[in-house]
Amino acid sequence: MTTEPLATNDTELDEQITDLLRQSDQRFTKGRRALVEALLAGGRPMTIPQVLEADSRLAQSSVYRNLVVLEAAGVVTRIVTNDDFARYELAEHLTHHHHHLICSSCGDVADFALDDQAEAGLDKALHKIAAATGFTVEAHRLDLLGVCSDCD
Amino acid sequence: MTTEPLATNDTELDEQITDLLRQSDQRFTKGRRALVEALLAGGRPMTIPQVLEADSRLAQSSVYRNLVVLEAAGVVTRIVTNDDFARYELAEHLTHHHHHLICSSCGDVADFALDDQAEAGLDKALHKIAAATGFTVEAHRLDLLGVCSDCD
DNA sequence: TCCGTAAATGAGAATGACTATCGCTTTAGG
DNA sequence: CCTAAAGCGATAGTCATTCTCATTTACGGA
Repeated sequence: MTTEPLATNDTELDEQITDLLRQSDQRFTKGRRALVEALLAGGRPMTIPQVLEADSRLAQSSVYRNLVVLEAAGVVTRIVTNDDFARYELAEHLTHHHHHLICSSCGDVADFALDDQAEAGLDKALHKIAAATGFTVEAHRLDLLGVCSDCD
Repeated sequence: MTTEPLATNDTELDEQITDLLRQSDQRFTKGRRALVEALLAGGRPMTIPQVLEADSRLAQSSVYRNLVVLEAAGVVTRIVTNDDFARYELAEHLTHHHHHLICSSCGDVADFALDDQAEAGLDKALHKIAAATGFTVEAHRLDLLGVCSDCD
């Protein structure tokens, strides 16, 4: 495991994550760095088995534990579909706002983004809802459910 | 957030469910009827423990098994949040299209609906996405994430 | 640079939501 | 009323995830 930044041109991301972790009194350790790299390289929400396969140096128990830490710090987001495994990806504020295409057959997840106009319209409608409920709204989540090309 | 059942009286609903089950070679038995009634009475997505508490005559193993059957028949929908329990509610086509307010603290779920215009705009945007992907889109799911008044 | 202390790690055990099993009970339908 | 198939429910099993704890690592002061 290396102590170097995540990627030569990603020092900024590295610093952001270090910062987020520090705010939770946590360190950006080698293991956590390797974990984040695996998620970055994956480019899509990944299950723990997928992470372990992507980087065999990682211990299962540490991955589980560190994903909890990273989620609490706001570095990663946990995605639950209908299959047996939770999936993780970098948090939106470290990447960009997007949504998910979820395959109801195999549980696999891919990302997609709405065009700005649709996103703005959605946001406006949701703010109206928010105002009418006792909920303190933090975020919205929009998923498309269907069958991926592999399963079709 | 209470959403009255659509223009379906109970007899009609009963027949619809009987029909859906028959299409899966299943019967609408007493236990399944009691289960559906509990979900109806709850008026919101319920966990298995909540169902069992609502009707103590129900056996845990039967509730688990019957929810699988009812979901396969399209009578109920399974909702997964971040807490430890799956939740179930009557399928949308037996009630009406709606979305969920999910409390990120306790995992509780309430229903809400978007106004027609916002829903239509969303639908239009999603169809554009669908056309551009290999996914066969079956449905969409929109959740608001936040903190409910109880947890605030 | 060298310590002392506290945090992090990782292998394995424990937890608990959910599923499978299987003998008993109920129901449909002749 | 019979009978065969479907449903039931108590309990055992499964497996993703969490917990435990002895060992290792790393920050910060001297």
